[in-house]
Amino acid sequence: MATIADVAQYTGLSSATVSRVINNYPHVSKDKRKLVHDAMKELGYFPNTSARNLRNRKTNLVAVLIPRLTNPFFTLILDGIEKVAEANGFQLIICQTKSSKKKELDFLNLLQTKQVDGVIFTSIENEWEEIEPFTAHGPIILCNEYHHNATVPMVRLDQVQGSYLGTQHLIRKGHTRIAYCMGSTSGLSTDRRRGFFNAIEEAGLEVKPEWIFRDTYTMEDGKRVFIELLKLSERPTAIFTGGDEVASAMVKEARRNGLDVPKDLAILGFDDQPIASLIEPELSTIYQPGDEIGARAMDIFIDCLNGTQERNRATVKMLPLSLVVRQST
Amino acid sequence: MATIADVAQYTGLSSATVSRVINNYPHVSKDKRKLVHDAMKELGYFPNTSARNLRNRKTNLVAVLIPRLTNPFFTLILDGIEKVAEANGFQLIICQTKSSKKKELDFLNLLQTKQVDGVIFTSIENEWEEIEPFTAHGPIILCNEYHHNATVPMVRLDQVQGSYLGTQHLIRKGHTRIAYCMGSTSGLSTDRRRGFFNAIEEAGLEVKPEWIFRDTYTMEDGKRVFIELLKLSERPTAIFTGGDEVASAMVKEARRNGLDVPKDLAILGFDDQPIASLIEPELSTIYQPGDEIGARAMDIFIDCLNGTQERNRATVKMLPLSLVVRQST
DNA sequence: ATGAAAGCGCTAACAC
DNA sequence: GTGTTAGCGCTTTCAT
Repeated sequence: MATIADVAQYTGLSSATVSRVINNYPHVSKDKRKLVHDAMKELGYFPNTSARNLRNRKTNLVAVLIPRLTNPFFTLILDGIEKVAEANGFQLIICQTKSSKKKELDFLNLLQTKQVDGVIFTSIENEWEEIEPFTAHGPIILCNEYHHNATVPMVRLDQVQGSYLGTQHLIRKGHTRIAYCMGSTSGLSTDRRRGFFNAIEEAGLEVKPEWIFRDTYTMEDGKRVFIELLKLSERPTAIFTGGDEVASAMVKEARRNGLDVPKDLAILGFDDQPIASLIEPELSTIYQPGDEIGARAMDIFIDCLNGTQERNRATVKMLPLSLVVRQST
Repeated sequence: MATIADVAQYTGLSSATVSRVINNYPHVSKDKRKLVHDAMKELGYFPNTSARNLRNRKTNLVAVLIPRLTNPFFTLILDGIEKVAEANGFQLIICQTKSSKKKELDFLNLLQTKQVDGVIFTSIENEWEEIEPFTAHGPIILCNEYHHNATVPMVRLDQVQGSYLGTQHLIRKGHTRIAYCMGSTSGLSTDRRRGFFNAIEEAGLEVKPEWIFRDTYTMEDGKRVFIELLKLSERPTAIFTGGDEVASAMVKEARRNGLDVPKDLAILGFDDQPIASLIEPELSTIYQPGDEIGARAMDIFIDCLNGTQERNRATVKMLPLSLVVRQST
């Protein structure tokens, strides 16, 4: 491997001048610049990234925490992040947490060891108190999921509004027994729950404890919940699923069991993934602009790095959610 | 930021000893080891990755080239790669090529500048001649897509067999006018094409040029192809789509146009993505074990790095494909 | 078992 | 406009 010293020697110049050429600094004469470029090509020289990173105290690497790569909503966010990263010379390191608290914390090690310049969370498993200490080592941005007591920039969607809208829609359709699927204990989950109950209470309805399902993320979960639902003596006529994957599997399972969707059971998704408009009946759902929040999160990350934005202060950029009515409700 | 020198000074030991403790070397007395550990905790010390990378000439980073993050089949491969990477202390850098030749080549820069230890391709845009020179800088593994003249390890699926199986199935269902969707010019595409025509010729059938569609990757493409198909005077009764996304969109569009699938048009997918068993009618398709080839590719990558396997010789690990018959054919 | 010191490849402050 | 040189933080001979 040719080094900067080799190029310097080859050209009879100093390594400083070579470095200046590499980094496009001014104050280098045209001819020497060309001389260096030719030598680099001749010697097959490429700057060593590790050496530069060490010297510059910067890696241009961002760790992105994501629960599962196979969840289309999260890859959509990732895609949004990537777009902005790409345009600004950053590379992304994939960190699949598999919804594990421990893995999530382990990945923060990348920040402490300066392997990355910062971290973007798209989901959160640990309480904020666990994560907060790591903010000392670099910017941490929360994108999509959040904690209300977090002390860093957040880009998120108005979950209260989104779930309120969806639930209100079910109520207007005449449903009085509505089931609810909930996820974790993050701010996102509690807000969604609040929106749901806001609509429920506003309508003077009641939700039985057995109509509330937990840990619902995958298609498997959707199937499972439907089966449990079937067993209920006083069966809900509508369900708020919290995700298109769960909803799709549930629609499938309902039809397999001879139920008519939405007549016998109205099913509301969340996300508006491509699948929502592909299945039959098409899924009514809440549209979440995943790529948009991803892109905005990366924007803010960059601002934090170059000091345009404070990185240890809670700021919230909130985007609206919207209801998409199709056929499953 | 505390450095190794700080820890050395704090403990009254040399930086060499501290380094030995960090790297779990033998020949360090129990008490000094503890002394160092305590000091590291006390000072909030973390080893600097850039410095280590520079010194060790290794990054434990792998660049994974993928056309689009939002394509579920490719994220499945990514998931397989990640599983093995994780278990072996490697991190992945996402490289979305967006099917651009230029971007693909640009990402190989990561290899030249030693930002990553090697590269795994899951798709290929450029001819092998363009890529070959980069093999000098580190291991390159082809996973999924391939070139027949490539000179590196490949993990791939038996595309000839897969498309043969699928086409044969359509023929056995009585179809004589079968349309075909093709992708790029890679070995994968040519092999798939060969399998298709093997079955076609074996049955003594003919395929009109206008039944062959190009650049079919997305749901948009599926819709587009269906519309073109409709215009055909002598319309095919079955279509080999080459992808579940294309197939799903086509099924949707066909039904929207009042066609019965499979009676009026049989549609065969490829991949067996989750969506295949969610839509109606359920998609007949070719199952591709994406996570499996991803994992095997990463295995081989690791073997190449530690010299267990030659990295500049064409070797092929080929896994079989299988037909999944559901309702769309 | 421990330490001294060289050096991985690069950048930037300083000198001229 | 160009060169000298001192590190960035770590690992690894080579001593002892």
